[in-house]
Amino acid sequence: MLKLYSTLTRKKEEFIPINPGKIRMYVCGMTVYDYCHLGHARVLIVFDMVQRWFKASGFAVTYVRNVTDIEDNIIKRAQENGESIHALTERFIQFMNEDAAALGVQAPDHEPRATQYVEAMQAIIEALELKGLAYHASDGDVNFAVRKFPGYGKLSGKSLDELRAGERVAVDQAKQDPLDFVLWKRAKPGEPDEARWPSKWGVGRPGWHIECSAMSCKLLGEHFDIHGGGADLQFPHHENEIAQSEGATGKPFVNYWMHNGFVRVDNEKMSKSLGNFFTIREILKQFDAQVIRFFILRGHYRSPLNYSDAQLQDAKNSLDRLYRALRGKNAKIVPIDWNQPDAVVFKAAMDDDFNTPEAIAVLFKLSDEVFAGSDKADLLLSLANILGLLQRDLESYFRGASEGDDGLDAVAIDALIAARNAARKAKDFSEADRIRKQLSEAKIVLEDAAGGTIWRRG
RNA sequence: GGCGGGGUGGCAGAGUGGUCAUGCAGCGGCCUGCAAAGCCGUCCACGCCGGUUCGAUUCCGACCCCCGCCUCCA
Repeated sequence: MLKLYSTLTRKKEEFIPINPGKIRMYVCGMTVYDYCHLGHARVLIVFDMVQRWFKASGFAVTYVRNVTDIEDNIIKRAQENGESIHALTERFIQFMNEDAAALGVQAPDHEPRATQYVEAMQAIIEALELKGLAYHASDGDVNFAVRKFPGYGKLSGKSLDELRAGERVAVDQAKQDPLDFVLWKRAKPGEPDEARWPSKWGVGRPGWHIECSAMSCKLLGEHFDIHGGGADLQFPHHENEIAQSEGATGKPFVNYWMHNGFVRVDNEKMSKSLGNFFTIREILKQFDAQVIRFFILRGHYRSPLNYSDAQLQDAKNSLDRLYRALRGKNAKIVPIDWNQPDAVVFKAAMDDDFNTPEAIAVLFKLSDEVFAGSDKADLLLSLANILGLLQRDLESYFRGASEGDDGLDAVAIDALIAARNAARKAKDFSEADRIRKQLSEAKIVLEDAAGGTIWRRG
């Protein structure tokens, strides 16, 4: 029995799919005008892990992760760069996909872009208008009337009166209630043609929240199983999605809401606005993508995760052990016997709200046994594979992608190792140690294993 | 101010009413020409104060501290 924590009820619940054996899930993806940072990596990896586990558990999964390719910041950035919105978003979508692929994130079944669903958004807004939940304000925007939707606040646990919006935000006089949010934004002078669409409310563009209601509904239907995203999206974004979708259809929208915790830097949230972010690409210059994936999965998806160089190095040291266990084993990915005792523990951990730290502990137990000579290497690899770990071949993992950076390429290293082994054979240990020291200064670590000397970057 | 989530050994990080997380780092040893890797041992943690209990890190209450959301943000 798989249990997951629902943000809506604030407790772990047994997962019951709407259609037996099938799962439809939607995750709020990126707004594409900059490189992805480690916080984005976390959503990408966490929900990839979730969908992988559902698949491993025998479900047919339809996974949608959207791309927001029209939004205030995008328009602004394109204008600053003097390029088209399309050129900007295309570029960062490609970067995002490269980063995701490096991190072992499987491509979602659908990756809808907001600009391709403007008609569907308009249809929802019309339905809301018809039900009296939306109004065309005096300034030309179409807003959602938050007071008219009885369930508003049920996800975030906030009540409208508690929110006291006027306290922190300048009240927009055209809104009936300060918390009303925009569904359709009137076009403003100076905005490019790319950022406007005709509509019955005049030329304009969709608000951010309506994008996800439209894309999820179009691709997964009006009522689906799981909706995920970062914890910061809980309010107002997801609250507003519920209001829009349930308001328009009159049906329940999503059964389980899942939110992942933040990545922190110096105990503060990593975010674009604080400017304290590290991009995936930056980190990849120093660490293998598998290390990033391991770093994220070694903590529970809802817990905060503190980022630092030392943490990443610690994660690398730890992951190294798992990789080493596979050395010389020729392990293969095999179908898993879920009655096998280690697999039972692994499954119990994953079924308990995706407890990857416990699942990873099973991996370490298996690596102990593999070192001790058991034949569990295949199981180790196969279980790790479910988490998207141990994906690299040993050589590329240990030797790193940065060959040549320190002036030593594989050929030069092999030559030095050969020279050292010749010295060792001649019992000239001071020469052998000199060569090893030279390599170690270039951050190359040697291991004299039974089958010969192997090296790795330290 | 309102709402929500936390405080676990040197670090990271699970979990539990009473035997063990797990990993990294450190230290001692085995192994090794010496290392590395591996192995063995070691480092006996649960913010603070009360309460419930035969027994609490785990349950209850108070307190202190941290973080997030309430404004774009994964």
